[in-house]
Amino acid sequence: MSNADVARVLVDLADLLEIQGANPFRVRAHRAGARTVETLAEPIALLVEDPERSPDELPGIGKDLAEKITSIVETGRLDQLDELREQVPAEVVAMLRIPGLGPKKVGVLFKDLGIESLDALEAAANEGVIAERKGFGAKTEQSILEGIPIARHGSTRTWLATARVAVDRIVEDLSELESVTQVSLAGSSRRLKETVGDLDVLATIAEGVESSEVMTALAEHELVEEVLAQGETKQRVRLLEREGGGLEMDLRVVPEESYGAAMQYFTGSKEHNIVVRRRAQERGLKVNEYGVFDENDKPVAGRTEEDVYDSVGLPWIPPELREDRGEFEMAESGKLPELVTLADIRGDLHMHTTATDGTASIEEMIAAAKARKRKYIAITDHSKRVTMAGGLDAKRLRAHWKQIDKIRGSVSGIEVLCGIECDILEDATLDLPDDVLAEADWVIAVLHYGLKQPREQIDARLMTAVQNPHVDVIGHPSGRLIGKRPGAEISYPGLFQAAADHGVMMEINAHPSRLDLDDVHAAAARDHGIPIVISTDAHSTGGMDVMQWGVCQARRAGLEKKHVANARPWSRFKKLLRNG
DNA sequence: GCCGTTTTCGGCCCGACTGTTTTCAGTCG
Repeated sequence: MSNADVARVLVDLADLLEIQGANPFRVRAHRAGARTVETLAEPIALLVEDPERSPDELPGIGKDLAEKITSIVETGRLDQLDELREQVPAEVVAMLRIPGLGPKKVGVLFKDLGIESLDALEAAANEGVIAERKGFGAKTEQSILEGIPIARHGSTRTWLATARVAVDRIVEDLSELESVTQVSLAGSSRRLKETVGDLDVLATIAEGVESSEVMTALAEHELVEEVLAQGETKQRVRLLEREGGGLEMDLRVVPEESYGAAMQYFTGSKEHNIVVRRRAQERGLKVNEYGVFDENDKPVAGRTEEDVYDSVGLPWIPPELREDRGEFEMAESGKLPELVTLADIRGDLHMHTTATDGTASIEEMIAAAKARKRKYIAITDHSKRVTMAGGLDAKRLRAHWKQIDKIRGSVSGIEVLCGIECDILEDATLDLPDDVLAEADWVIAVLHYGLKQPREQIDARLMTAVQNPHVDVIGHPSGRLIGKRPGAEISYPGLFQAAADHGVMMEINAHPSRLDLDDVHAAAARDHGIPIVISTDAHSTGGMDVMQWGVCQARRAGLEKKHVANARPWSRFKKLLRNG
């Protein structure tokens, strides 16, 4: 059971308890516990297996949840969940995904109307049975019919990179309106989360302007499909259908004097804001999206985010860190990091050419890297195991390196490394012999196949790579594809300790579909003293532009320039090379 | 269900919008 699996069980349990009308705080406790497990840097299974430790040492997890987690890890299931599932069919839980339906209404549909499936729900709505029910009506019935497909297909989260292309354009266009004085991105896309569920944009308007003016402009924007809701201060729209499904966006129009409070409030995360508001309470203050208020409801802050944080005794906290994962402790002790930026990046150490599955030649990739101001790169085509991509065997690889060597002799202003992305095979051997790897300037070891192997075998494979004297870095360590497949199960603490001992680095693969290491594990690797390499894995010249998303992930991990190996100048970076 | 140098009981963040209502519950973020 991976951490995500365990968290899933707790979330499922919370959903079922909620439909059954359980104490909301009890439901919340289960969700909080799930989140703690999901964002834990080590496998929860390791913690459970350790006789010296127990899950109740984790924040928000007490005796009860610790027992549940232990049962889930040891048996793969939970009696209480199985019992509840007997009582509440899975499709009833799926009804929660219908916009406008929450646990209360679903509870009524299920318990009072006896609706147990989405088909039955659709039939009841078509017959007008639901609208007759107290608390429901014609509009609710209609929105149920419209929402059933969403419940059937599940909710989709959109890659940050995809979402930002759309929302950045909307923000730019709205900011050009004369009626508007400020427009900013808030929400999870401001926090640079790897995926976003929806978008939040804030605007302030000039004096004498009605909020409906900017809302009308948004409604008419070419990327907007329809307006879902609109009030005096808030408008919700759906953007045009694209790959990955429609994306919804909230626009909130706020007064100038509340701008900072609103930015703070709508940037989130929810967990972060709960702590901020609790700190306010402790100081006899109240924080909402309009400002910070004292006991007499007199405003004491709100124009800027800095003011809001200052009122609760904190310095401004970068949005990327606002997850209630230690940022408050760092802020209080004056240890907030100065986060790495895209401008800090000097090298790109993972890319492909036409030698395997890339679309550009060595020369083209070098030129593209120079155009992006890279001072050093590594050409790292696939090893032979990746047959689909035309992976290289020893002979072809040596010929490829010879060619790279020749080309790099004729270019200036950039260092080019002869590299390889070498597969770690299912049997825990490497795809190329040591004598070949010894000739490389740069070796990335990766898992591509057999990602579903048991954790012990995955660990053994990674350990082989880490202990090999020629391996420089572990590339996309988990092998996950966001929204498509979970990564391999890894004993991260053991992996990081071994990597630190052997001088092996860890990659944050910058491709929007990977971002692997994720934020939590990148931070854990940093804590082990491991230099992090942010790489694009470019398969084309344009593929080098994904570097920014890798930097986003690094920022969420709290990484500073000094933690990122390829933010070093070449003279210092080359000292990290194993074969150097 | 969790948590506590103010507490082991009694709290647990806050407000907008919608729909179905004549003052509010549910949902959402």
